[in-house]
Amino acid sequence: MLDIKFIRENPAAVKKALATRKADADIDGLLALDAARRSAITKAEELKGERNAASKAIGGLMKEGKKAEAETAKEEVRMIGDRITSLDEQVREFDEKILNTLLFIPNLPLAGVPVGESADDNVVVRTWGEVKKFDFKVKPHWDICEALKLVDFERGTKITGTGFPVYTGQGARLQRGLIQFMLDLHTTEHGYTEVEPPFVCNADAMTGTGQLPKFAEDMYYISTDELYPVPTAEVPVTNLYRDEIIEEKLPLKLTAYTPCFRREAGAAGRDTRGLLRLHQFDKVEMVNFVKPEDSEKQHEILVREAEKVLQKLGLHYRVIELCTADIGFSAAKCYDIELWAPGVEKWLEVSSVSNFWDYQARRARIRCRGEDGKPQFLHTLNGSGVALPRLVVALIENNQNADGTVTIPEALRPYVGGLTKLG
RNA sequence: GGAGAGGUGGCAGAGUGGUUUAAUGCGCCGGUCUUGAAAACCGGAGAGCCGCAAGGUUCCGGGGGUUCGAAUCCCUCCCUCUCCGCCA
Repeated sequence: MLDIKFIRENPAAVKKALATRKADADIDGLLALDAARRSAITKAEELKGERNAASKAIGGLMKEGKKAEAETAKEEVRMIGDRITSLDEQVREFDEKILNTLLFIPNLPLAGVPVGESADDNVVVRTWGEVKKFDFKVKPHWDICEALKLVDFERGTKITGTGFPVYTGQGARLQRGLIQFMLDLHTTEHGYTEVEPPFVCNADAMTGTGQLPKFAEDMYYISTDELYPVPTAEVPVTNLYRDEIIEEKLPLKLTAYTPCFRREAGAAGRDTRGLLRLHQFDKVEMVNFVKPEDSEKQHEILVREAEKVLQKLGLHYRVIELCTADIGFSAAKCYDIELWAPGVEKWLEVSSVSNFWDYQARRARIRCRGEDGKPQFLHTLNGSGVALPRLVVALIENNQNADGTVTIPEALRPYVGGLTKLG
């Protein structure tokens, strides 16, 4: 959520920044509501002051036994009370309208984020490793998964539907090993504290990080209990500190594994084959709570922490900086990390590393203390570290051998019981 | 799921209609004293909103109601604890 005070003081800059990310918002209407709200508050508070004084006086009259005078005063104060009720109601309505507008306005891109019209204008920041050469015809991962019985796509549709793969045998072992490998890396080398959060969240949590209200159709929803299966660990982990002033030392770095549930509304029919786009997938996420002045520096560190996973696995990747048109709703700046998958011949996004500035913190009311000891909204960052299915795709496709087996990277072997090859 | 108890400041814990502008204790910060520390003593200290400011206003789990006035009375929802039942 943007700061209404900032919008009030910089309306032109806000409009301009929103335009670069193709967002339309009625800023003038919002500011009119804001002015009306403040005017109503001022009047209401003035009257409340009068009422408080008068009520105190009535108390005095009652004690002195001046009943008649007290009754007269009561009648007068009752009328003040009616006006207050009416003004409070107005304030409540203005508050609601303003909040409902603000909740639908995306974050502003940071200065320096490339201005663009579409994903085509994203910028490659750096590349690590190189495209692997094969002296045989490479297969797409779905063929390998089927041949080695790593995933049972057919039976998955029987018990749930498409997009809910069933990992079997070495495939299941690989999932489990990768999760543990990544959590261990972040906790032992990057200073993270591991968290295992609930896999369903309430609407307040979903609103705090920005999934609701705008993206409700992308979420699964359990109506009987009013809970949402998490689309990312970002939601439960960030909301751990909702409505708090964090007194502990920052940055506070948390990592969590969760399955992620996404309806992928609007993406129906795209990437239906294999493991490229799923309704349920596993992911290890990193969440940072940082002091406002540190967020840009920490953002750079966070990307490197995600990259480390891929480096250890020896996978060729590139880091992309998203342009203003492609950046996520709540983000002020975002890097994507993409792995090269030779079987499907595509760059696959396995991590999205975002700086949310104070946007989520304001929505979720997460604060820290400034130099002066005063509470202030902190900054939140998060990044996938990393998402499993596409990592598995790249790993399998890159490490496939002519004989149909798949070599397991050295670093991962301890996590899959010493297995050196799939198949 | 059933029965009961309870939700007050960082924590503990008073307060059942009007100097509560929320007592008191612990913890915390500053000071005096001390070679230094502890103890003792003195002082300070919550959050939001409106306002250039002075200042005002709201907040005792959430929401609603009664009243001139609500932490306090009423309704409702949520949560926690204890016991019972069921269960991985």
